[in-house]
Amino acid sequence: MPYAAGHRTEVREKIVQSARRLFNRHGFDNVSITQIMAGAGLTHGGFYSYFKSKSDLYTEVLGCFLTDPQWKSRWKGVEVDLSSADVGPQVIRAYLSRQHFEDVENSCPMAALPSDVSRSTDSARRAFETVFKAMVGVLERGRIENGRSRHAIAQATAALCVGGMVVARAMVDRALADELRDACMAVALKLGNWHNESKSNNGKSGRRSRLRAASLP
Amino acid sequence: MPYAAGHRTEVREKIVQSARRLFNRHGFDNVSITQIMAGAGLTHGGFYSYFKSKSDLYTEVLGCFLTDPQWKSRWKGVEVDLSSADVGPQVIRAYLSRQHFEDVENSCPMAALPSDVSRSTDSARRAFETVFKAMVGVLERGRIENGRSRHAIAQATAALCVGGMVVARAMVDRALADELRDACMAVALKLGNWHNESKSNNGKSGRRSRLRAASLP
DNA sequence: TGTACATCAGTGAACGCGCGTTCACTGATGTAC
DNA sequence: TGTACATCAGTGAACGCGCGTTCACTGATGTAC
Repeated sequence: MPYAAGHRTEVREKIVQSARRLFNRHGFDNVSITQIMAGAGLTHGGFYSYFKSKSDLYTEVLGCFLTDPQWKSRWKGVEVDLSSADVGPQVIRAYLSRQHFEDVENSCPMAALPSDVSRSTDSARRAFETVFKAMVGVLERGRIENGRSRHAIAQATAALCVGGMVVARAMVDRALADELRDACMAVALKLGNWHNESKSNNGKSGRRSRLRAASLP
Repeated sequence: MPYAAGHRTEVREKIVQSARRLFNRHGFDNVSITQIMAGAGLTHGGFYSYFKSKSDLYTEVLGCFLTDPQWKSRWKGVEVDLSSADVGPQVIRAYLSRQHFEDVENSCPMAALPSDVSRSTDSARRAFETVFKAMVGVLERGRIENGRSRHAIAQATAALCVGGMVVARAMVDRALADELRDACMAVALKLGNWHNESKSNNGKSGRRSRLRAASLP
């Protein structure tokens, strides 16, 4: 057996990570297999001994956002403790943070690739759906007070986070994008009915708190 | 002067409309100039006498969602009266309606092409931004009660509508997509603090009202 | 009304290019002796 | 420790294809007489 036992797995993972970064940045169609393999330090020829097709790799990349054990420090300076009681607000702040906004390479695929996925294969869309369900699940934790609307509110909160980031990333005006992230963050935090909002202050905290004292229906 | 005066303008408009439908359905990169021209009943060669480049056409397509005088019946069975006092709830219901969900061809570009635009040229992103601002403007109308947070709430509501539709379209599970639209609609309507919610009942109205009686923070 | 004509809207062959995918091969590797 | 070897990870030429763009041309059009 030439080559060590874990060699194949390691190289495969390198390819997936290279693809993840490139897809997030340029979308599915604008990334070539040559680029993906170059990002992993290889040439294009070997690709098909690791994956059945480019589209297969795409599905795997969408899923790996969840399996990666990077939640604690996914975006530099923004930490999320999944076991904490206030995961909800932590996730909202992390998701709509300036760090996530800027770090497109390591972005959540829902924020970076939504319209690509909606035109893609069923398996890619299934992977997207799984990521969304996971996010809703996290936003529901430790919150029972709202009864049957709890789930609906968690879903809407997730959609608000994703939508806010997607729209912000599509804008030219950076200040407007910041304003939008702040507005979404404030509303999302209010929606969840969480109380200790002042705990962690990542990103630009000044503007964000504009809504705190204002009346929300 | 061979060919009637308005000929050129008419043909140009046909190309733009063909492109709009095709871009909405397949994205920017998956649509060829040959396809666009075929959709307008022409062959590819004539394209460059109408537009400087494919990318130029893209920018124009993004903008035409606003200039089209189709607001009243943009999606079949869903009407929006821009001069009405309750434009806000009307727009929310129309945007998150099943009709808009299904009619990808005539979709709002923000719902159909957000990740494509975020990787595109500045002028395309500027056009996207204009559409977003217009939507926020409509959602702000006739609402002064919330003071300085009024604008922020309108922005978040728009992001919620866009995000809900984008995420719903990326899912495989149709029932889950419906559930998400309903959840977003209910929350968006509550956010705006509008009262006469029962006015128009487009789409599946049964589920939507689940949140009505529930407590929202 | 009929014909000759200038205009220019629309055509389609051609360009260079990069794509996804295949495959015969090369050469780096760990093992056996 | 040193060498011969079988394995198979990785290479790169080649394939057919469709792309965006250009351009010399064709032929439909409204006008002038």
